[in-house]
Amino acid sequence: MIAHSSLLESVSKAFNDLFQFIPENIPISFTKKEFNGDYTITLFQFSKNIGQKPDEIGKKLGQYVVEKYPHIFSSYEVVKGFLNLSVTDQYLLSKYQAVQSQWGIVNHPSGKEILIEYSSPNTNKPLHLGHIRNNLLGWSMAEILKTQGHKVIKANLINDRGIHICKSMLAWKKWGNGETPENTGIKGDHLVGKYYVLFDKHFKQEVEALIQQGLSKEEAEKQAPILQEAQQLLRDWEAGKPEVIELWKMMNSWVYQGFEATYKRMGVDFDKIYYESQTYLLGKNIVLEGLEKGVFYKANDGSIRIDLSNEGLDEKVLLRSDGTSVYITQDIGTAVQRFSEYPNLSQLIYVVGSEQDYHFKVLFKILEKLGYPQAKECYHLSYGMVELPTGKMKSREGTVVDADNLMDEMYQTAKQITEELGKVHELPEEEKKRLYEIIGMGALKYFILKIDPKKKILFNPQESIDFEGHTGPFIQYVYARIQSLLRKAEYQVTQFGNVETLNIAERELIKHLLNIPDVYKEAAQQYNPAVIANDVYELAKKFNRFYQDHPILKETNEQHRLFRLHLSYTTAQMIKEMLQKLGIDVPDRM
RNA sequence: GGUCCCAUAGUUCAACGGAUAGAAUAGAGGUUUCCUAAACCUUUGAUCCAGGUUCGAUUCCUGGUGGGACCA
Repeated sequence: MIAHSSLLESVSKAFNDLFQFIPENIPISFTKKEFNGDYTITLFQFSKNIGQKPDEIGKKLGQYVVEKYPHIFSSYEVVKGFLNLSVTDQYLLSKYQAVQSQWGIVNHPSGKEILIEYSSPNTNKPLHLGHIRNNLLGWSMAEILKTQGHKVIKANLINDRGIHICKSMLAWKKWGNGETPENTGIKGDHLVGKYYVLFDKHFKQEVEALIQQGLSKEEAEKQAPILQEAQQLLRDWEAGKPEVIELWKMMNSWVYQGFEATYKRMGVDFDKIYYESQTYLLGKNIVLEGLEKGVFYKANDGSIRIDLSNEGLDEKVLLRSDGTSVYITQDIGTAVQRFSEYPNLSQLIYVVGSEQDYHFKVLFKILEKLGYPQAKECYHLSYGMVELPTGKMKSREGTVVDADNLMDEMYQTAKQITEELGKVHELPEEEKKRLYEIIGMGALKYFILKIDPKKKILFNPQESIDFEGHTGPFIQYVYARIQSLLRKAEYQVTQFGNVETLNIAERELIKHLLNIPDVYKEAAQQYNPAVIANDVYELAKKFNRFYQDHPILKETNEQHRLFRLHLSYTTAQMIKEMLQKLGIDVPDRM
């Protein structure tokens, strides 16, 4: 879809004048390269309304707009139900100049306020590749929504309490020998994760021993003493036992230090951090209120439930018979809390894996039944799992791709490739490090974000992430190359060459640039950063073709030289801006 | 038992119901006395199966097959 208003307006007017008919939306797209033209309108759907054959409609429309708007349209061609319109160089040039100030970003507020929750880690182990996907998607989506003028609140709900952290705590108490991040030099989240793994090792041994004694696997897993100890620790935590709370606070603080470093390196941030230890009791009252209102009911066993079988869902327990919460209880609670915390909030977005699809369907339905109008706007940004060739990643089995390690590897690969190419020898050491980081992270982030969120990602650690072709570094390279041009030309942005005509490569570039506002819009509407990732790649490719065939610095016509520099500059700016929406930085040289 | 998601070149990804299904990578071949060759150009190669809806289906519907997830 192309939103050049003057194009659509004139075509729409032509429809009205010729057929006394104004289409609700005109299906317009770029003309395929096999045909003559710039923009194509598909005519079939109008045939019925107008009562003429598509080709006749096309001919009349084409003739009309070319005659009436000669400054916009230079010619037309009708091919089997498609109207291909060619626009004038003058039109493209004037549009190109007109949008200089704001390429695609909506500057006026939309009035919409959105809270997007992502990351939401457990505090018992370090982040892995799956978390990277979550964080990048969440952060990127927030930036994309901002382009549409929405106010966005980035939120992180840290899962800081529960049996998982108690397991790490217990193992540390038993076998920790007072280890700390300081005295071991181990990053805090990794240290806590180490004890989580240790717990599991002992747990498995105990289970094995119990099975030898004749217990079933299920029974053995329930009765393993170490697990019962961990459960006792959780009860002590809930009772507020001071030494348990103290240990809990200490180990969580280690994890937070570790997370902070990882977040920083990934380039993600948050406006608001929630802790589950402060929210896990929320929701009970709301469920009880819902019971009074008759939205929920009490089952024979005393549990409180909702029956969603009319909605194609099942019965769902909201409060157990002993009055304790389940997962969804606190999700109801936190959602309601946010509605009152942000009275203007129109939408909640949850970035959570697709295994929770059902959970969120139920949650949103419950919120709706409780009468919260925001419920209809709630969205679960569901994404597929990151899998290894061997299958699912399992932290307890050590088959996870650790986030910190992976980022280190990306850095090393970037360093190696850059050194082999040997273009930046004379850069100071600090600059080189920064460059490797930009390239390595660019490759990683692009690799993840170019894929449709709902699809699962297969990550093969044996085949490293590419740096050539459809990759982040490819796009970064185009940016760096343009910066080199601009440096050599000592180019000032205020310089704009006056040209009358454009060649094909220039036209392609300008057409692409003019379409970027729609790309942002589409990415926002579809909740899909991959839309931007794929489009910025196309833009980079188009620049490369232009660059390959047409001299820029060496162009002898001064006005044309300046124009090409300006076009290069604009392309670089747009690459930078679009990559920024994906959290990818650009280097001035590489 | 029920629900949801996915299936496209050897591989990794694209394609508002639109024209001859695009890229990348891998394979074959070519481009550098010339603005950065992480580039550019040429070339081989794909819609899981069977029906249906219609001017037109990778896309929508029905039923299979295969993979994944969830609910009870």
